[in-house]
Amino acid sequence: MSDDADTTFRPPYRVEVTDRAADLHEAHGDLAAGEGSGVTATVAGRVMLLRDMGRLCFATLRDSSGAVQLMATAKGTERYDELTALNLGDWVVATGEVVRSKKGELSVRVERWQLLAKARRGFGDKWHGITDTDMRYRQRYADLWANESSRRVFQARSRIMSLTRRFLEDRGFMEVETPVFHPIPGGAMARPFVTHHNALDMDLYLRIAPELYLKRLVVGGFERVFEIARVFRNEGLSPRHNPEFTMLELYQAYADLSDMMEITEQLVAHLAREVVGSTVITYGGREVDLTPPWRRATLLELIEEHAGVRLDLDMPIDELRRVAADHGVEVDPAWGPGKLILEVYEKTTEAELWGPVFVTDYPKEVSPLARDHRSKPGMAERFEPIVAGRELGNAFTELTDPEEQRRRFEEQARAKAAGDDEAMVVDEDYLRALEYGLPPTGGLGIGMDRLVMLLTDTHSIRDVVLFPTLRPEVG
RNA sequence: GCCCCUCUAGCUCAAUUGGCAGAGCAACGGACUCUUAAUCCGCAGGUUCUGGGUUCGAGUCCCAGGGGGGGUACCA
Repeated sequence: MSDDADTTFRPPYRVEVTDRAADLHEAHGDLAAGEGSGVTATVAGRVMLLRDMGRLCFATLRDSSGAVQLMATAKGTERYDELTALNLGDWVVATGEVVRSKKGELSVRVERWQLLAKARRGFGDKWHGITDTDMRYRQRYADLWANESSRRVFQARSRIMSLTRRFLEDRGFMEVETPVFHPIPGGAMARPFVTHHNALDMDLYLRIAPELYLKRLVVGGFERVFEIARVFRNEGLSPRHNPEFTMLELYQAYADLSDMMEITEQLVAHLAREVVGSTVITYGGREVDLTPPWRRATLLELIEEHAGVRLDLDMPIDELRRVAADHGVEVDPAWGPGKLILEVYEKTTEAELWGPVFVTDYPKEVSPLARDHRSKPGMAERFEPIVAGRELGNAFTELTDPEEQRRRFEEQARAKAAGDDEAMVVDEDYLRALEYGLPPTGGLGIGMDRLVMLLTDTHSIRDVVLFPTLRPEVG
C-alpha cells in the first residue's frame, strides 16, 4: 500500500448508531457536573463547533434530534490528533461514556470514533449561519444545517401533514391518490401547465386541483375521502405563490357547508395546539385566536363593514361597475354582478380580515362547482376561511345535479371562448359520473403551504417549500 | 409583465465627498486538560455579479444585462 492509499478517506458502508442527542439529554438529565453515568453511547452527526484545548477537546455534534457535546482527551481517545483536526461540518460517529463535564455540559467522552463524511465546502458563518436568501433557497441543504430556524419550520411542516392525516383518519376519512395528469384541467380557475404524452400523442395538463376526481370517488361509494395533493398552476411567483403547492381536499357524503366549517376550525385549532402549543398564536407580531367557533359572516356584510357600501346582486350592473371602479377595480365589461362584488371584496375587505372568519354566501356566478344557496337566489353555498388577511381555503356544499352542472360548465365555456383563459371547460366524464348520482356532499380545500406559514410565523411560501421554484442559476 | 431595493473573501459584514479593497468567523500553521460563538499567536484568502461608459482615478457615478428580495397585476 502506498502512502496515498493510507490517507485516502474511505467512509464505512454502514454505521451502528444507537443513540440520539435528544434522548441522551432526556435520559441523563439528572447527572451531576463532573460525574460519569457508566453508560456507553454511540452518537453520529455533524461537527458544528470544535474547541481544542491541547490535550482536551470539545466538539458540538448535531444530529436530527438536537446536539450533544463530544469530549475527547489525548489519553482516552483514539486518533486524538485526527479528531482535533476535524473541520466544522464533518460527519462523525463516536462512542464513549455519557458524562457531564465539570462545567455542566452533557457529553459523550469519546473512546472510539470514525469519520463518516468530510465537509469539503466552506461552512457558513458559525454564529450568523447563512442569511443570503438566494443561497438559502437554492442550497437548501446548506440552509438546513446552518440555520436552526429553517430546520424547525420544515419539522413543523412534516408534523402538520402527519397530524392532518391522523385527524382525518380518526374521523373516518380515507386517503386516496388521484391523477396528476389530467386530460381536461378542472376543479379550479387557473392556467395549467401542459405536457405531452408521446405514446398516446396527446397533451396532458398537470392538475390545478384534484376536486373532480375526488367527487367521482364519492359517486363510487367512498363516502369520506381526502387527498393531500401537489397541484400546479402556471402563474406568477410571489411570496404567497409557488407554481407547485400542496392542497388538502376532502369530501364528505351527506354533509354540507356547516360540517366543513366545523372540520376546518377543529383541524386548524388541533394543529395549532399540537405544533404551537396553543390555539392563540402570533403571526407577524400580532395575535390570532384560532379557538373555535370562528366567526361566520357573509361576503356582503363584510364588504359593508370594511368598504362602507351596501351591495347586492340585484343592483343595476352600471351601479356595481361604478362602485367597483371607485374602489380601484379595473372593471372588465364581461363581468356579471357576482364577479364585480367579489372583486370589490378582494380589493377592500379580504386583507383586512384578521380574525379567523368564515366568509359565506359567494355569488354563484363565481362558484361553478358549488350548489345553489338554499334560501338566497343567485348565491352559492360556499365559504372561505380567512385568517390573518389570507384565504386559507375554500369550501362548498357540492353541486350534485348533472343538469345544473352542465349549465354551469357551459357558462364557463362561454367565458373561455370570450377570452378568459382561466375559465373551466366542460368535463363530460365528470357529468356522466354525476348522472350516476352524487349524494349531498360537503367539500373543503385548504392551502397547506399557507397553513404552515400561519403556524410557523413565516411570511414567504419559499420559507415553507423545501425547494421553491427559482430562475435557473447562471454563471 | 411593470415599479422599487439589493449583489464586496467560503460565510457574516465594513470601506467619509470618487482617492492604496478591510474586519470577524471559517480554512491553513502553531500554543493550551473543562470549553460553550473557547482563547491566544501566525499565515493566506478578491474578475467588488457581468459587460460597457464618464473620470487622472470607479466597490462608489451613468447605461445595458443577470441573480435575489419587496411591491403591483393574475391567482391559492
